Amino acid sequence: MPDNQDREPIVIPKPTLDRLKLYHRLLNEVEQKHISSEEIAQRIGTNAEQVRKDLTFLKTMGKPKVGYDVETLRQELEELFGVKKTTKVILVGAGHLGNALVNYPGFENYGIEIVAVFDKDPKKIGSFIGELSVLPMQDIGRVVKRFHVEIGIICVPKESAQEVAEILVSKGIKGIWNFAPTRLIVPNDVFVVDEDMTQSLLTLKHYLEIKKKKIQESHQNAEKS
Amino acid sequence: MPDNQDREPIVIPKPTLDRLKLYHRLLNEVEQKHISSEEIAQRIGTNAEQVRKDLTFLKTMGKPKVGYDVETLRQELEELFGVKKTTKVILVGAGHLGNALVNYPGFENYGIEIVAVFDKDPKKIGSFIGELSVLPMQDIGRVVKRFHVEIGIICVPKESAQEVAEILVSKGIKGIWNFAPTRLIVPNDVFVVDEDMTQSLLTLKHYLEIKKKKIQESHQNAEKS
DNA sequence: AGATAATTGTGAAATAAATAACGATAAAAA
DNA sequence: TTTTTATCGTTATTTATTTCACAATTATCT
Ligand SMILES: NC(=O)c1ccc[n+]([C@@H]2O[C@H](COP(=O)([O-])OP(=O)(O)OC[C@H]3O[C@@H](n4cnc5c(N)ncnc54)[C@H](O)[C@@H]3O)[C@@H](O)[C@H]2O)c1
Ligand SMILES: NC(=O)c1ccc[n+]([C@@H]2O[C@H](COP(=O)([O-])OP(=O)(O)OC[C@H]3O[C@@H](n4cnc5c(N)ncnc54)[C@H](O)[C@@H]3O)[C@@H](O)[C@H]2O)c1
Repeated sequence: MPDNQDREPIVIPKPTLDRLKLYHRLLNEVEQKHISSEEIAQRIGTNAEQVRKDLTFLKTMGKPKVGYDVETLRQELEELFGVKKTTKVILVGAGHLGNALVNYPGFENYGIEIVAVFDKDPKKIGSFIGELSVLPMQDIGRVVKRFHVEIGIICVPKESAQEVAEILVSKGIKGIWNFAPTRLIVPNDVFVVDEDMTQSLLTLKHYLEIKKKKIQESHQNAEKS
Repeated sequence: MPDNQDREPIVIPKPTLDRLKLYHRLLNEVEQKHISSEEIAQRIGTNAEQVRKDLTFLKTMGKPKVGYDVETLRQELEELFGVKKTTKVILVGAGHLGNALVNYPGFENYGIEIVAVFDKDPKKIGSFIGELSVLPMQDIGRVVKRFHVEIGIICVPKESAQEVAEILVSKGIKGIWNFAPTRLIVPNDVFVVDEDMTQSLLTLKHYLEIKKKKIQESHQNAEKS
């Protein structure tokens, strides 16, 4: 059995990956043929060195005096994120948020197709959200098999989220997009991305707190002098 | 003019702040009187050293052999994030997502009160979302003044987001919670928190890509041997 | 009361990430 | 052509964050 460990895993650092996503978004909006690290930096709010460093994780190279070819870079990022491959997804929880998500056309551009919506509430089952009729929970297994579903979106109250996660895992789902404000416990090979909006709310509140403190302080300083 | 620069800013590092938010969420769910760094770590998915290090940015101290007093710690975090102070908020964009947000009762626990909803679509103006009737854009100034609104939520399509941000800023808003997938350009003293769901979608897609690569690789390795 | 065990707080070491520095290169100007 | 200029890729340096290690402290056990 020969060299098995020299296969470098070329893992992209998390902060870099987050910025690469922003570059990707930017390149989709840009008209020009070339773009410099400086311009990318300006438009996403970082510095050119950072951009160049980040792009070393990619194959695409820039040209001195010209910059990066927008289309080439865009395509490499698309591949990195696999947005061209359509991934089938189911959503559990046909409530307010589930409704918004199912009706959102923007996910298509990212290769996400919601193929079914599930809920446990008998009153919701059979009703329509967009084109999709809400299905009962016991249909999950069938749909997952039939459509080779890879991802599940959890849009149920936090109290039910773990329970739903376990159902999804038991039916073979390997990626979960979790909107419930709770940490899901899942097997190692299942990947969870949390979208906890209340967490970013705390960022906003914290900022207001700091600001208030600063104002107080400057008042006190004014008094002292 | 005396020492003005020795006032240490005691800035909490961003990664720490992000974890503190998770600790806060956890402490709200916990029943027991005390909790150890080890238990916090387990339940949010990090290690005990990290937890203890993070908590050095707070005043609350633990007791050897006992852990941290849940209530004390919870309250200090509440204060750090100002969740006890109610902040008045307006929302612009009475669409699918706006609807979900206005109907979400969970924000109350974080001291956020949505006091008005605005839209530019004449067909939506006057209709109700929950208790709130949708108001025309020209009323923003009045409402902001009257209720001392500090934060604006942007729930309009990305094409309109910058325009709306500028209106909000011009009316005195100092914090923006932006759901549109675009970077807003605002004055320095205005704080923007982006909630770009399509970005976390990319995390999920990227994970699937990596996974697929790994599977391919292991197949190739199997062939070779 | 003294020994033992659990758990903290923190400084030191290791790792990761960001920034700076700069030689190399391609295009544009002279 | 040669020179100048903009911009890149990469290595070195600095800064930030995490992990490690361990003395100090408090509760529990004998
Ligand atoms: N609405 C928002 O703006 C918002 C904001 C932040 C976070 N969230 C989170 O998103 C999640 C959904 O929020 P929402 O406002 O859509 O809630 P909702 O109450 O409107 O909808 C929840 C839906 O889940 C279904 N459900 C409950 N338990 C279930 C189970 N065990 N199996 C299957 N279906 C089940 C309910 O029947 C209901 O249709 C919640 O966890 C919430 O905390 C929502
Ligand atoms: N719905 C989702 O699940 C979802 C998911 C990810 C991101 N988003 C983002 O959130 C934002 C809102 O999405 P949505 O699905 O609610 O869209 P939507 O089309 O349902 O609603 C948008 C609302 O904004 C109003 N509007 C448009 N331009 C305006 C302006 N200049 N001033 C005031 N109001 C204006 C429209 O009249 C409409 O009521 C978008 O930027 C979208 O990309 C939504």
